[in-house]
Formats: sequence, structure tokens, C-alpha cells
Amino acid sequence: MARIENLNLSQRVTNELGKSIIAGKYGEGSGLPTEAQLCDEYGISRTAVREAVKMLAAKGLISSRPRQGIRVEPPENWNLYDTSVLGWMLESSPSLLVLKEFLQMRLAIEPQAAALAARHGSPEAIAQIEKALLEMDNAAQTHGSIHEPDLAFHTAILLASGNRFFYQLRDFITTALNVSFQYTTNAKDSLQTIADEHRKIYLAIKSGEAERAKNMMAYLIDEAMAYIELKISESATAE
Amino acid sequence: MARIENLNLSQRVTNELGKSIIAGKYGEGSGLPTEAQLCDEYGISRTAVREAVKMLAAKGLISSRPRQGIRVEPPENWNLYDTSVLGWMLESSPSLLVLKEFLQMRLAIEPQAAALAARHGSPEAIAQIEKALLEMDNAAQTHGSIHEPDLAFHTAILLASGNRFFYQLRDFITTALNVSFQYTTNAKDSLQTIADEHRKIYLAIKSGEAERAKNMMAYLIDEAMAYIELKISESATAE
DNA sequence: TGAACACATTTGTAATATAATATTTTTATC
DNA sequence: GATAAAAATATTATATTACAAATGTGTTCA
Repeated sequence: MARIENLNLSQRVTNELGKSIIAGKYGEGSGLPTEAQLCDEYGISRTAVREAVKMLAAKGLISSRPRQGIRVEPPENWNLYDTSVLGWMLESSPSLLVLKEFLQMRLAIEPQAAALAARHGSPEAIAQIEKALLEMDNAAQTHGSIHEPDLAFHTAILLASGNRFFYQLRDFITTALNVSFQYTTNAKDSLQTIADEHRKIYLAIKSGEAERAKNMMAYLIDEAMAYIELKISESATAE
Repeated sequence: MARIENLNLSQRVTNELGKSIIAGKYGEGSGLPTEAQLCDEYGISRTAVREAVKMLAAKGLISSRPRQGIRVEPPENWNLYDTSVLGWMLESSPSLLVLKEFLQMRLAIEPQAAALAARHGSPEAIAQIEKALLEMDNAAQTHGSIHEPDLAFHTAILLASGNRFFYQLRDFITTALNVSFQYTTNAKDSLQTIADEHRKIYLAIKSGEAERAKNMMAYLIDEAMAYIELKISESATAE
């Protein structure tokens, strides 16, 4: 996503409105001000407002009809796999419970993707996985940041699956991992341990052991899930 | 999705352009006519064209910049989980290979969703699953159409998973199933056999047997996958 | 040769007008 | 007084025109 400063007017308005809608500023079902009111509020022309409205409608957040105004669509119609929508949601309510939902999705997707990569992954795609792994090793030894190669590792596996629908989830997975990083900064595992676990996945994929790749990936995510569930129960008792 | 006739002008143009883009009418990377040319081509105002352009940009299909015009984004940026985009893709290239990709996704998502439904499904959500199942039974006995209750069954499980990201995929799964139906009209299994397999999934969910529900669902989808792979190999040898 | 500047092209934004549509109010008829 | 038809009204939908901003291209001048 481009920087805010680089966005044009209608895109900036889209951002503002999108955030407000997801934060629940406008009552669900009925709600937004009329286009004319939005023009006043932001001090812009109707053109810009309408383009923002159209973009938000394309993302499933709102719908508009003559005389009736602009209505917030029920949340189950929001396109959660749209990067912007996902980002607005996390800004609005970044919580351990959302992270758990992320991990449940990752547990569905990534082990299958790893299995497909082991079965059908092209040599080039598998080389990309290895490249990310080596960078993880490097980061572990130099005590650098392991986050970026970690993201690259998981994205490379999605690509190697050869399935467009899996690879399409790369932004989703990336977001999920970034949220994870926020909650696991001081996890006890050493960086080298993490890299080694990833290596097992890579080796299984490279040698075509689909079931093994799948199980290794599931194990990795399950560990994160266990950690998060522990945190959730801690915060529940703390209340 | 609303009928074409009910759509307003900019939405109709969005449809036309979306289909054309995905069908590859405009060369990837650089391509679309200028806004002015599109106005001429469709005989409409720039307002309508611009709104269509904004909606397509919100779906990741295009981007536009001053002086540079409108460019087709690389396909990996298209939002495949957008119902419209998915529909346009299927119109453009409905094939067994796409169906296989669908099934790989379903094999990732639905068994996990069934497991979650077994663990955390609310009584109301599970009742919805049962309702769909009974309608399947009814259709099987009266030789009616089993398709609609079949869709309802799978959707109800996604809802019962309690995870928004799973339920969000209901349109995707529905589309995948509809495509499946096109290829399996004369499958040898009787309607009652299909209903019975679904019943096993339902019973496992209702009794909280997560692993069993997961495996039953995986079995169901694997059967479809085997059928499709058979078809694919048939059509490959036929060439 | 190269750098600065002018120019042309295309999207971005604004302002205004008219049409379509759905709600509300009024009016007319029984 | 009740009900249905018609008119008024509010809001989005579409169209038109004008100008601003951005960006690539070419030309001129040092």
C-alpha cells in the first residue's frame, strides 16, 4: 500500500470513511451522512465524495440508493480479504481474539499450501523458499530482525503451491504474521530455534514429502496458537 | 448479486470493463483506452467512466495515474475473493483446472471449519446445518434438486465455525460448488448417498467430534477431487 | 553535451444542472 | 373519514464543462 501522502483526494477520503465505518462511527444498517453533508464535512467536491463512496461500495462496506442515502452493509458482507479493509479492522480493534481467528485461518491454509508445494512446487519457487530460509539463518546469527525473511518464507510457500487462491492470501498471511510479531516479541524461543523449525518445513517440501511438510507447518502454527491461547486465558483471569 | 437490469450505469460499465480486462482484451501492464476514449466507446459521461474505474481499482484490477492512463494490474494483485472478480474469471475461462484449484481451497478450508463447528458451534448454528440436511433428505426422496440445500449445508458449517474469515468465504465456496455441479450432473452416486455422507458430517459436528467432522468433510471433498482428476486425465488423453 | 524550460497529454478535482427514484404529504374521490 | 391517486420533496445518478495537477516529451540555450 502506498503512503498516505502519495494518495489522491478520493483515496484519502476512502481511507477516512473506511476507518470510521469499521470503527462503528455510523450505526449499522442505516447511517452515513448524505453526500452533500460529507462534502461540507471534508470541504471537498461531490465528485471526490462519490468516488470514495464507489470504492467503499466495491469493497462491500456500504451501498447507496437514491433518496435512501448511504447505508452501512452488515459486517458479514465486508470483504475481509481486501488489504485495506483488513488494515482498518486491525486499527479499530487489535486484539488477541482477532489474532486467534487469523491463526485458525493460517492453520487451514498454510499446511495445505506446504503440501501442494511439496507435490508440485517448481524448482524456482522452492529456491525462493530456500533463499528466505538462508536469510532467516543469517538474521539468527547476527541477531538481526527475523521478521522480513519470515514473511518471505511463508509467502514463498504460498506461491510454490501453484494455486492462485492460496497465493492471493499472501497479504492476509502477512498481516496475520505482523500481528503475531507484536504479541511474541519476547517469546522464549531463540531465533535459531525458529529458523530450524522453518528448515524442517523447507526440507520436507524440497524432498517432496507432502504429508511431512503439512504436519511440520501445522506444528509451527499450532505452537503459536497455544501461546496465544495461553495469553488469552491469562488476560481473562486478570480481569 | 443483483440482476444486470437492476444495476446502474457505472455498475454496468464496471461489469463490461471487468470482464474485458480479465478476458485479456487489454494487454497486461499497459493498456486501457483513456477515459475520454471510454466515454466515446460507451457513449456515456466521464463521471460514469471514472466511477467504474474507481470500483475496478478498488478490486485491484487496474490503477490509473495522470498522464500515464489506466493500466491493468498484474493478475496476482486481483482480488480473487471478490465475488464479481471471481464471476468474471469463470466466465472467461471455466475449466476443470480452475475447478481443481477451487477444490484445493475447499480442502483447506472446509475440514477446518467443520472441526471448529464441532468444538464451538452454537446450538442455533448447528440447527441451521440440520435444517439444510433435512432439506437434502427431502430432495433425495422426492427427486428434487439437491443443489440448494447442499449449498446451505456448507454455508451453515462456515457460519458455525464462529470465525469471520471462514464465513467470509461463503460466496467463494458457493461458486466452487456451482461449478462442481456443472461437471457432476450425471455422477453415479445416488442423491441419498450424497445426503448420507453429509449426515455423517452433521452428526460428528453435533456430538462435538472435531477430528471426525474434519475427516468426514475432507473425505467428501477428496471424492470430488478424485472425480475431477479423472476427468482431467480423460480430457488430456483425448487430445 | 547537458540541463533547464516550455508544452502537450491525461487524470484529478470542482461546480452546476438535470434525471431518476423513493418517500412523504397532499389532494380528491368515494 | 378512509383510501387511493397525485403532487411535492429529498437524495442519489448521470451529464457537462472548466480548470488544476502531474508527468512525460521535446526543444532551446548555455
